[in-house]
Amino acid sequence: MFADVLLPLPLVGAFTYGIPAEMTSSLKVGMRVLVPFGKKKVYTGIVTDIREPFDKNDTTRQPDFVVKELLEQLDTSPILLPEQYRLWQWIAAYYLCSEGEVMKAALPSGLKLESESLVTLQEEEAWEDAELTPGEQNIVEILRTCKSLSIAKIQASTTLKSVVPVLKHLLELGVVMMQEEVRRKFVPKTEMHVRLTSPHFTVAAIEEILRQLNTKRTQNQYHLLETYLLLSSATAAARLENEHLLQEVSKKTLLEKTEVSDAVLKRLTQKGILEIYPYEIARRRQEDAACLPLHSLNEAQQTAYDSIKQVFTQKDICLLHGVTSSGKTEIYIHLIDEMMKQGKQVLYLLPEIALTTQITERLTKVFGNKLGVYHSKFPDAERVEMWQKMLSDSPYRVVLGVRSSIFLPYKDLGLIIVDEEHEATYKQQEPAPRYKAGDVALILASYFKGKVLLGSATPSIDSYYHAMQGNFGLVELTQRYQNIELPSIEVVDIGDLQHRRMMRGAFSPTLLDEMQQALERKEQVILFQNRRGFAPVVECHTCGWVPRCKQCDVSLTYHKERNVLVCHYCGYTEVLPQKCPACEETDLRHKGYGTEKIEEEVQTLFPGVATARLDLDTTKSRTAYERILADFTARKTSILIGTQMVTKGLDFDHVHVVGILNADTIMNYPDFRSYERAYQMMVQVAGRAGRKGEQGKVILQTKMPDNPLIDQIVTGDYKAFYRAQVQERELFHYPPYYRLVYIYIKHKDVRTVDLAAQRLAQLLRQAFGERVLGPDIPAVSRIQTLFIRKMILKIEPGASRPKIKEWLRYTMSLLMQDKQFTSLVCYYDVDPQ
DNA sequence: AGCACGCCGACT
DNA sequence: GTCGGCGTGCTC
Repeated sequence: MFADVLLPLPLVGAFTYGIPAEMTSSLKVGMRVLVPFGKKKVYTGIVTDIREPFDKNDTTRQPDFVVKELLEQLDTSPILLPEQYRLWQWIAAYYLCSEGEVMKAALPSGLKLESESLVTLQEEEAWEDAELTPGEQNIVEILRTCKSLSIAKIQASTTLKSVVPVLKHLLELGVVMMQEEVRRKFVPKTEMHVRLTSPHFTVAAIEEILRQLNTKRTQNQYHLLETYLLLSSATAAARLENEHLLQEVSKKTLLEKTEVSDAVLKRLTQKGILEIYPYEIARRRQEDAACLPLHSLNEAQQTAYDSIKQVFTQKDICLLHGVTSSGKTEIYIHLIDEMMKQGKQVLYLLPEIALTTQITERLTKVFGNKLGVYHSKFPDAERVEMWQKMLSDSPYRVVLGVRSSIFLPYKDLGLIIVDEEHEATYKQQEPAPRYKAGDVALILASYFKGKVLLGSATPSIDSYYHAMQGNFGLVELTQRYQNIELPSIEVVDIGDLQHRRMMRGAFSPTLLDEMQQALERKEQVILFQNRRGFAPVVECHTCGWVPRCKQCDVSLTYHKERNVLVCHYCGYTEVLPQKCPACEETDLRHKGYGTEKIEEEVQTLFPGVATARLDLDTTKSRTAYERILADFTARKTSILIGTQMVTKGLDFDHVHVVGILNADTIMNYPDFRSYERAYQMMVQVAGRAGRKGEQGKVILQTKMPDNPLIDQIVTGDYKAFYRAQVQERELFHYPPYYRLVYIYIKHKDVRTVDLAAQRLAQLLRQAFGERVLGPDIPAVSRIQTLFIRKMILKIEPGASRPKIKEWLRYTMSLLMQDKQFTSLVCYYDVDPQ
């Protein structure tokens, strides 16, 4: 028999290996195996099929390669369930990547063993007369201190440029030996536990032992055994002949309870009554705390809850549109509880940054040890344990997790909640698979005939569109929890103020005034500055005009090297005009203000006031993020300056003023989704202002006060915003009407990429005609030494996906036939964010 | 992805 | 004349 093995590599298809005799009966599909690959590598693969070699009667179908044998079977039961593998296949097909890449993303690295070359010194006698160069001597010295070292470690401890050729020579001389070794990264944490040498001791036998121990000399032993029996309920188990009644007893607790030295326990083990054994424990201990009862829902929440359940009788997917602070989480908790009563599992997805201790604690209180939390910042060993727990007989019933938790081995998923459904972080950008967790969730749920609930205060245009089309059910929750008023939003025209020279840096007098007042009242302030406006935008300093693409209606991006304006969608290019076409002034400037600069200005404007910055730079670690928030909550800091991070579902009690420093940088992001993102961000950040019994204040600074989007934000009119957006999307053929695939090509030579891009665009147009846009230079036009070009494929509704995939593959192969393009790298981004 | 093989320029 | 650069192709 032969096994098809999937490897965590960006290669299409599985590899076939022979199954050694000792594995034939035990090896199953879904188990991990160790396989030799290439000349020296050893990888962890997953068995996807066990089958007859090839058609014996058909000589044309014999393998044209030498089949190697599996090295080792790593599991005794499958770690990949059929539904999970089916999902991998779907992702690979839909997002145009290899199944191996999906495997790489799905499995925690502790489950993916990889070999490493270890260098060991040979016996000295074998090479004493070899003449060594100083560099070689150096390596020998290093190896004398440690028996064996990886190549990487040797490289790190020398000053040599490349250690590999030196090692190669040493190998030839017989000085060193090299071998491939597989590290077992994951070592389960254990604790010493105590048990009877045989669980089948009869009650009578136990009583007999106790009687013998009941002497003055052995009273400590008697006491210890008695305590053990009590803790483990061993006598009860023996009486009922039921091993499952046995409770685990740790050595530590037993000795603590008994208050005797471990010599006593040792004596009992020597007598062959008790034994000590290592017991695997989960690193993250779940509180066994009694689960608290659910909070009852208020009227609005109850209505929403009932509506969702009503929707689920007819539809599998429901969108919950609930304003900020409307208490969506409690509704989720009630739905989860309901599902659990039906014996089904629930996955609760949250975007990375929103998965805070606040929400974890709330859910732990209700679901106790039935809840598992899966976060990418957890140590890998914990993620491996989580995986194994999900495979066990008692898997977590509720998983609270980030994007990648869709890959866990669920057995019966009844409901997936995608909270903050509109969040861009649900989409994986780099590396492949570039999947969108929300969309994958819909597929995953369908395998279990489960339901999906999408929740957001600012739903994505795509989801709302599906709700409008009737594909999803829609439930709206318009009332804020505890009737907290929505903040009042004041729009400040900073273009006009700049004209009149009334701005102080990035601050309008209105904002400064509100900040001053808030600080005097000992309240806190949040300042929002989206630093993501990385791509330089050109703007007329006089009238605020920003160049936009006539075709795509996105702002054009300035490329310094060529002094041109480029549309990142269709590739439209124009020379930077000398004067503003709107007002004829010549003061065209590049715009860019980061959080760092804002903080600096705040410190000069408000000397002595404690500030904190919350952005990607200041929150490299999970603890840093939580510390900054904790300090702000404890009011150690008064002004919090941040990027979109401050918009994520956090409620502070003392924030009265929120300042949006420049709405335009958000709105002018060169992307068809810029207005959607701007609306979401600003509505979310505005929601941070205000508290019980008091209306918050938001100062929104912009140069486009008349832009309809501003009005939609001020009035919170989601429907108006939605109507305007879909109209535009339909007109310009963007999602949700058309689906997009970005095609990227990379090469180290600029001329070659440009030529290849031209050629590819031409070939694509032969197949797809007007659906192809580009080629175009992406915002990040170069990664390390590789130049990148981008093309867009717009796919109309109803087009056959497999057919398009086929065509793409064919077109690529056609291009690759040209010798000069052989080292061209191509990758796809399906449904880009 | 990694790794080996193989073909052309800067050194002994 | 050799060492070493990285371009090309393969991995069951």
